[in-house]
Amino acid sequence: MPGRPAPNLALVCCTLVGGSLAVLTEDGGDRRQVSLPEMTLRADAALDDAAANFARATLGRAPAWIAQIGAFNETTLTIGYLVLVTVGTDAPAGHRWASYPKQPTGPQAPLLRSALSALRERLDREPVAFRLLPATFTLSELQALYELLLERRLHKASFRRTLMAAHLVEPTDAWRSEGRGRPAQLFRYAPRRRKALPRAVRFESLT
Amino acid sequence: MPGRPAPNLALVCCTLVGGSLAVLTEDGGDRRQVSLPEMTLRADAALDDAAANFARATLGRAPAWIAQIGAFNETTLTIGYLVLVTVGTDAPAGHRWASYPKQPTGPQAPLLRSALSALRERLDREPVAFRLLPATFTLSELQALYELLLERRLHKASFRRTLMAAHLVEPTDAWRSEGRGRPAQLFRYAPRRRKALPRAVRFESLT
DNA sequence: TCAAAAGTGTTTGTTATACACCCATGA
DNA sequence: TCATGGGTGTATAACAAACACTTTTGA
Repeated sequence: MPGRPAPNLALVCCTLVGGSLAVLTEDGGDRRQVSLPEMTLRADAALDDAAANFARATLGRAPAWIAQIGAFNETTLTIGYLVLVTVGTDAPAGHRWASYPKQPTGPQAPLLRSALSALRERLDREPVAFRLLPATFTLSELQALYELLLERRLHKASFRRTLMAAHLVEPTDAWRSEGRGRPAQLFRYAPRRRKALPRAVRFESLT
Repeated sequence: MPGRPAPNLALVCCTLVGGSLAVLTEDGGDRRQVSLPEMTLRADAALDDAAANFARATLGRAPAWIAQIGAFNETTLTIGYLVLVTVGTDAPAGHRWASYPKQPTGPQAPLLRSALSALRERLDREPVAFRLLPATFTLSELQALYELLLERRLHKASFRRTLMAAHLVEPTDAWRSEGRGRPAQLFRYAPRRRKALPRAVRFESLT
């Protein structure tokens, strides 16, 4: 007699392609719909280890970041993980980078919605932006990424001042010339411990 | 031959007892360790529905709030839910309110840690404080709850001004006299839709 | 030498904090 | 009438936004 269906593990692997958010999709099937990499969870497996191993096996290299986003109802119980991949990484064989769907459809739609909101909510708590970017990057690239994830324009001078005050990045001695215009200095992610000063209470986002 | 062990569903039910955070614990066993209500998840069950039903059955009434906090490794795969219970609700038969452990021990320790951090992280995104309080409350009670959850003192005048500017509460015509001192006006949670004004980018919490 | 993008100093407006004070009640 | 906790107005400080500007490159 058939046993209980085993829980699944699904990966929402995100990166940037051409200035837009992309998600790793398995080849084959309906090209208009995202098909996330999934695996069956072994009964005795440690969740986070299994997810990290599956992500490494799928991508062919260790991901830049991985975090659980929750449990979902699919045809079987599915634990979803958000995986961040450094920009410029090629899609592994049998996969491709699909543009992240604005309004996902299909059984994996809740997973895709949760992953994107988790990405946005963690933006000011975890260094997700710095995991998506390569080791060195320009401040304009960083700002463009924040604007993409926050879905709103940011003011250049304010963005830089706030960033510098947070002591999160340090300049390298390299510059990059990007076509016309003045070359941009490259920075690296180098957070400095500092006393976590108390934030004001925010009621704004409350409904 | 034995089948795969079924996934579990665990509830972290929180309320306030005597000005401190408390968690619902099953009677029996080690009184120095929290024992969360757990149930076996049916193969075809919808997660959120199953959790809501289990919470209602356990508490004897519908909870004020419920939200998934993630999947965990226990002896079996366990999906954890954070459940908020209005202050003053008695513990159901076979259970008691235990003071929320500062440093949880035992197999459910990761669940307890995640539930508390979820509660704190959602404080400025979801109306968790208003779910813990009864329908009407004084602003001092609300501020004390925020201070408890944020673990720091807040300035009275600032707290009220920010709260009023957010149009989250409205005064009732009832007042409560609490021993000596001027009676406090009672308020109710009555959020008014307003244009979500863009928050500044925050790098502070980033490591 | 012009367009384009990087980078910076100054001003302005908003908002949280701090302080001081008044109000209403029980003892 | 005094101590206690509720409630509020005003000043100060911190900071994000906006504006204006300089710098440096490719075409």
